[in-house]
Amino acid sequence: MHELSSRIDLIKLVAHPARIAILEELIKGVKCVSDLEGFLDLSQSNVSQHLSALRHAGIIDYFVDGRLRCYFLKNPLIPDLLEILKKDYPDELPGPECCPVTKKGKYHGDRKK
Amino acid sequence: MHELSSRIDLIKLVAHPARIAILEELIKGVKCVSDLEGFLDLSQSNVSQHLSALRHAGIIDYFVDGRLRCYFLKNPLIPDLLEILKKDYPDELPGPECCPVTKKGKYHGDRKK
DNA sequence: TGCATATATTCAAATATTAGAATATATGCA
DNA sequence: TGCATATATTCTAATATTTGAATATATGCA
Repeated sequence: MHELSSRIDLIKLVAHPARIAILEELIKGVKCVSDLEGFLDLSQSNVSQHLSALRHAGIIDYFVDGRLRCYFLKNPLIPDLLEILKKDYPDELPGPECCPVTKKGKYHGDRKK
Repeated sequence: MHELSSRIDLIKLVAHPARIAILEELIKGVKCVSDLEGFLDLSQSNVSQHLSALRHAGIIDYFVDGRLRCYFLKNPLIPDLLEILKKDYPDELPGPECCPVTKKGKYHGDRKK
């Protein structure tokens, strides 16, 4: 599954604190690079590298305004991903009926071999 | 933000084709290791390593049934993540008003410095 | 034109991830 | 008890990621 593996790559690329922070800013609206440098606590070069990686993956894009590069969010999957990072979840899913607590029980899956 | 960074780590760990494939199976129900070996096309040792990583991250757990280890999904964030991997999205988000096409325009963000 | 600002790229070192091979452990059954 | 099955762990080599430092490029303005 072609599409799936490219989404996995996308998520892998994004799963980095600095990149998430960048995207959290961009989801609020357009930001230029030096603004992002301020929000994050990263070197100019490093911010630029992260932006470059995100851009090559088609996650963000920019327009030019004079000397500024104004970045904005492009990939529609990102807001959903950021949502998941913030959303409230219960501690754990309900276990299978057999016996999640004792960890002893009968396997009832579809055995293949 | 303590919680956020641990979720980023979680997503990073999961962003791997074999691990996604494992989780796609487990979301359907309990599976033992040799079943997973069959579904995926991976060596026993490698499947076990992925399971171990997922388990240490609290994403899955298992119960024992004789010689079988029966794994199941534990972390409630995972179904949402798998959903995002399959969901249909438009090509791109609507660009900022100024001029996504020409990539020329006025920056209207909140300049910080 | 030349300089300052804004941003990108290249390079290299440090570190992390991944996979296979070999080996270890645990369980049920003869 | 001993063997076969099911699974885990350890070690290692290959590869990928991340970062800082240095340098390059592009634009507006004096």
